[in-house]
Amino acid sequence: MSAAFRHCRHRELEALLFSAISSASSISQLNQAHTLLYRLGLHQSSYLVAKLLRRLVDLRSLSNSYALAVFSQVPAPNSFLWTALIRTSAAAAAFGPPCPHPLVLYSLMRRALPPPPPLSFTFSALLKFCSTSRSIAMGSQLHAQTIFIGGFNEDLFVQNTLIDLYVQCGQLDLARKVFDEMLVRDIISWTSLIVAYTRHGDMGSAEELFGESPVKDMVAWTAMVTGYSQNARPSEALAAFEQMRMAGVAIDEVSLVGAISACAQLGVVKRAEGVRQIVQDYGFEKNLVVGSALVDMYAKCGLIDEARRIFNAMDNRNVYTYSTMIAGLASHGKALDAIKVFDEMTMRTEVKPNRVTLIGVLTACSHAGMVEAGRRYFTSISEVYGITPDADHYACMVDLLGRAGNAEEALELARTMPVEPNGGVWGALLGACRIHGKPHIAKIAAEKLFELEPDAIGNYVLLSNVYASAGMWNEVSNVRKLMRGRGLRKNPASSWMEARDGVVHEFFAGDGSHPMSREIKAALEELINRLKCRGYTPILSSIVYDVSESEKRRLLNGHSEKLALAFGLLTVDTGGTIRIVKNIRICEDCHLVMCLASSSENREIVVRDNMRFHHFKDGVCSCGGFW
DNA sequence: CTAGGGTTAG
Repeated sequence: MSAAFRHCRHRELEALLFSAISSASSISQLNQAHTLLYRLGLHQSSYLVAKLLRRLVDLRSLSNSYALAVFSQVPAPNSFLWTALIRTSAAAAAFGPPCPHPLVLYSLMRRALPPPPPLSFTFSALLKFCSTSRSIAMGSQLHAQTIFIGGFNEDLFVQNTLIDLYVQCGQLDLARKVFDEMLVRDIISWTSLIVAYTRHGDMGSAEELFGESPVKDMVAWTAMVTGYSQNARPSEALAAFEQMRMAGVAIDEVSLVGAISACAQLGVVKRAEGVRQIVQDYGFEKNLVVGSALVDMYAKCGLIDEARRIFNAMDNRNVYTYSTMIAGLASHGKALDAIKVFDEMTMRTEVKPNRVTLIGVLTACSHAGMVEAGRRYFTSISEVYGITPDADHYACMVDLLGRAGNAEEALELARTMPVEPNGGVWGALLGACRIHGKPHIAKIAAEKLFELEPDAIGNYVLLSNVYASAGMWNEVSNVRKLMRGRGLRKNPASSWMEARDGVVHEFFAGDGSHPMSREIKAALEELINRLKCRGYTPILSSIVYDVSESEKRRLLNGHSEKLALAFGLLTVDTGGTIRIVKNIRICEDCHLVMCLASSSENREIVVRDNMRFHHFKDGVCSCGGFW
């Protein structure tokens, strides 16, 4: 009787401690639970100690010595506990060489325990270790072993982990082979492979698999939304998100993040507001990742003040949140605000800046022409924050110096920097030459770029623009020949904006296919005439073809952002801001027209080009000439 | 136990 009672009490205690361990949210709480375990004499229970170890992994507080100490107090660890120990060791591999090695533990386990066949999740843990440590050799050996273990070819855990192993090691064809040979597949098998394809940029294969997959759950749908978004196909991401909702699939924070990021890429406000509404309906705006994504979305939609409000309202902010806010402010030319946020982060919070944060700070300085501040922050990267500046940081410095008119020093930096310059460095230099017209330096930068990025069309265009601005038409035609010889064609420049009903209208240069094309052209012509009365002279050097002046004028007035502007003047409510997004950099003439139009038409105009934002108001642009 | 997340550059 009393034994039965004690047994019952024991089971209750065990359950109690189990939940105490599960709910421990910090390593110190876990320690308390462990002390309790010890006092109650339950520290010898494989069941509880295994749970303790698993929780250790969940909390990412991976101390192998602690794990071993806990483990060694159990006199007769069962296979579950052994597996938990192996998992702890395998998880530690994400942060450094695990000690003891999971495979060593595995062989110890095989020696310590009587020889029933290994558990599938023990084997999965080993495979997972190979996957996180990208050990393809070890992994394929284990794979070979699984073939000889009865039942493993039908075991979903083992097979799915094998797919993951090959995916992580970049062996997509091997992952596919495992998938194709599986006797039973579940949604995880399908989704693993779909995600692998999206991460390799192969949306075609992802779509195909997704179509064939018999079950599509929230995670699978999310994988597609995120896949489109990350492969720069934001419209399709939003379409998939819409379909997902139509299919009645539940939505969570993760699915929304893909849609939010798609809105950020499109940069259109009404679409963004729609997704924001969904976020609020579900009550997800306090989520750290959702909040950070929203900050980015509003910044990229031109509503930097709204981005700031969301940022301010967040309870938790991490390095992503801060980096996003800083980069957003930088792209709007609000360098002082960006620096304030950075200072607040470094001086008042525990959040440590990373390389991306500092790129944001440097671009803030660059877009505001703050050369000396930029130099100080550059020095602080290594001296204060302990980060070794990489090529991207140097690219920011080259940009900062070059943009501010010091192309010679920028070239010197590119030549003497201690890390190998990448395309960004030479591209920044070439960009500086575009602004300040230094054909001889442009030539140096472009030659490097043609080696590093032979297919990047923009570099050829930039170089020919520099030559054209300097009237060096021979060189212009040489560059064009080079482009043709390499089979490169300019991808069309376009601008887009949302109409009142939220429909996105896209305009191409000289394009007359828009249904309102005639009205747009007429409105534009009238606008240009009004501006001419106010002293506007077209900047013909913005046209990089060697054609007659009248042809240059015609081409200038066909620029897609001017068409979008005229469309905006026709359709956006009086007093409403005209918001235009552009896929390449705005040209000097269009920039001037926007400036003048903002005052003559009494309109705020916001243009996002591929570099940054321009807020035109009362005849001036927020970029202050730095673009 | 195994699948989906946010930041950067010319």
